Amino acid sequence: MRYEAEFAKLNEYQRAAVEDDSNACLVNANVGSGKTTVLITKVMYLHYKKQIPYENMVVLTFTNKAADEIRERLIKLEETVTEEQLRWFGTFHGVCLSLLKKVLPVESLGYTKDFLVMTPEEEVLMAEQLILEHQLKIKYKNRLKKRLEQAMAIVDEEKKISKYQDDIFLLTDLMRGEKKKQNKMTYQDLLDNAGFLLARRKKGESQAEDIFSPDWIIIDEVQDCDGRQLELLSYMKEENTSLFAVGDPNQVIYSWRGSALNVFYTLKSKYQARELSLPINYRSSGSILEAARFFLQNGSRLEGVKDSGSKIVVKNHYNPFQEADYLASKIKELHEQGVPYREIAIFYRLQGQSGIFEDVFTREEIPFEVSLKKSIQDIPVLNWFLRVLRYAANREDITSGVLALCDREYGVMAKEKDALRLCRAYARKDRANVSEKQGPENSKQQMPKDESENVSEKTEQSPKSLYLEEAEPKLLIQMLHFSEACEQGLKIEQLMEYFELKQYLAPTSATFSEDVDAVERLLSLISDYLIEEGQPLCEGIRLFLNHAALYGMSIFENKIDTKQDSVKLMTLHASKGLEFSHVFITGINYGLIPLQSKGMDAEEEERRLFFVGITRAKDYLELSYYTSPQQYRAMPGPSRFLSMIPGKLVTDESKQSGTVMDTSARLQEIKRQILASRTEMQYLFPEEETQGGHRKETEVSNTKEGETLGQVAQRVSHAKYGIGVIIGEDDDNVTVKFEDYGEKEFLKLFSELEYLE
DNA sequence: CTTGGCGTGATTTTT
DNA sequence: TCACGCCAAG
Repeated sequence: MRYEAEFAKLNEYQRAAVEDDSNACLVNANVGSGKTTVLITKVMYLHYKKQIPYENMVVLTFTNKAADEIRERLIKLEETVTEEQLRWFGTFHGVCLSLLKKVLPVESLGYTKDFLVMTPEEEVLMAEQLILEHQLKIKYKNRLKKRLEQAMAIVDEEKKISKYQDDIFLLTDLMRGEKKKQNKMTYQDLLDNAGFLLARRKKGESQAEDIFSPDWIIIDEVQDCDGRQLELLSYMKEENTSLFAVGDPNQVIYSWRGSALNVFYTLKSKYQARELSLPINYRSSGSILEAARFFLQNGSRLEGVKDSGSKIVVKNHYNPFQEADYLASKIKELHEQGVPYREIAIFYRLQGQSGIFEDVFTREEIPFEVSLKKSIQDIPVLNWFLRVLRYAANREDITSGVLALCDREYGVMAKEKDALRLCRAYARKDRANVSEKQGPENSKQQMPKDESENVSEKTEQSPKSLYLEEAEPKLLIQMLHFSEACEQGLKIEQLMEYFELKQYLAPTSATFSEDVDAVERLLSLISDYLIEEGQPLCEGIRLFLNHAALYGMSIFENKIDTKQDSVKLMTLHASKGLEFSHVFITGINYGLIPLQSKGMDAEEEERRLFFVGITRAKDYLELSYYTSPQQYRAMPGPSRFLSMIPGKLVTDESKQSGTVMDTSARLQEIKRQILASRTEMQYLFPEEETQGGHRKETEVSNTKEGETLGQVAQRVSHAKYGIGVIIGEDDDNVTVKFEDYGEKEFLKLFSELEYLE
């Protein structure tokens, strides 16, 4: 039997977790301890041994990647398992979406079953339109996203007082109404609304009981749960629902995004959960694990099974460019020794640090992939075309309608205000038609009173004139008539012609063929989706849009593919959950790793982040710091994190990598290369453009043999004050005595001091 | 409609 | 520190 075979592969700790039958169980799963395997075997245990149907299990993850992995592995183990049986397996958001679509009475909140999921960008755009329409006074519009997020979180009427004395809370109220009117939910709304309706059901205020009553709730990466998710959990879990949650408190690196601080403690006390742990790490070599132990927080156990392996290598590089150059040859060397590119990864603290590696690797012809957040939004045609589709599929979606019409490049109307009025008029007309059919009683009476309707009614001069279709843009008519056209049998293949897209894509523009190609690829993606789901066009597009909002569209978004044989470049954050045989962590300077942080909490998180980074390595780990970190707000020399690793685990190659003369000669060579390619110059030595390129030269010749950091008074250079010497230093400040200017105190965080060796 | 004096935040990012 | 937005003064 499948389950027995899987179970036999486990160690004693994993077995204990799988066969634990307590009502609530928390598994403290250390890095690389086979967390996902335990989770999947647990599901199989419940299914085969406890005869619990998959349909009665809710399995919650944070990322689609994790959810896919779980589903795929289950289906692979037993082919008869269907996606339908696994309907409650998914991300928190995905499961909430399914609940709202299939089980919960969204109508009671003022939504219909075909509601759509809004992307965060759409949310901001909707807010901007409301500001325009209602002439709201909102300060710091450039930070609107953040401000909205904060203001939306406040529900207490008394606390709704704007810090900047503007209309932000008027806006949040309008947003709430507008989202219902447009039949759209944000990511947050998915959780909130599902939670609200589950809570109401739990209190017995509503029916529809039997369809959703899970026997088990299983949570992956539980340490990343935020308050809302814990709340949702409490509404899902009934007396006889069991809870099994797996996570690692040492890998909390997203608390700045709101994950609840001590989820383990909270859950343990709330549900009297039994606590188990998985201490055995199968991934990393002995010395890597030994180093990692110094970054554990709460005395958790971490045991390895591999040999101690090679020592951790610490390197010092003069600057990022020199490092990129070194890494290129190091990677070539490894590759010649038979290490596949895909087993090599370079981690850094900030996104901006990847550029230099990209350039050098491109020139050295080393295949690589960078993990960057690229979305469909970065392709302007598709951004526009998706708005067209959104409005066509949902005429209430005025936000998308207006943006489709007023797009700078592909739109047909100039004034957002006019388009807004036009779309509103049609939405109102639609609603009037609906209530005529259903009788006025039935129309959305329960909706919270929103003033938007009244306001626009007043400003409306002659609404009747707006119904004259001939006077209106063709694109608008095409979008408005889309659902009728679908009913009359419009096919996806005809969409290009239906919308006369080639006309809007401006045949004269330079990007024309590229644009047409992108749209065609999107349409074929939708077409595949429609076939797979067996859905008709209009309904299918709605499903596709929701799917795309939650899953993204991988073919347009350059996500890292671990199967591709290429070197992976990513931030430490992005490295979570991955593993490589060779890992290089770069820029371990004070101010960068750990990043200059405010409080103790942030500092702890930086430590966990570094822990996550080093524990990605299976066999070989190399850590490096810069002498001249230049562009990043960082100090020269190694950070505290490096000295936390005991010397016996480390081969310190920082002093061995050539003599000072070698370095100097090397820099001359590098400099020649730089002068040969202007692009590099721009970000590596931006100041050289104005200063004639002599400064670097002086700096290099200033390097004296045998002089190490800290022993001799540190000389520094400042763009404004010239050359000086550090005369005082504490945790936050540096005092510098300049030759010409005198004494000046700087904040370490911000001073753009150039440290001379 | 420009100018300067303040205040504020700066990084990591899934859904 | 530096960039940027806000706002009041000109």
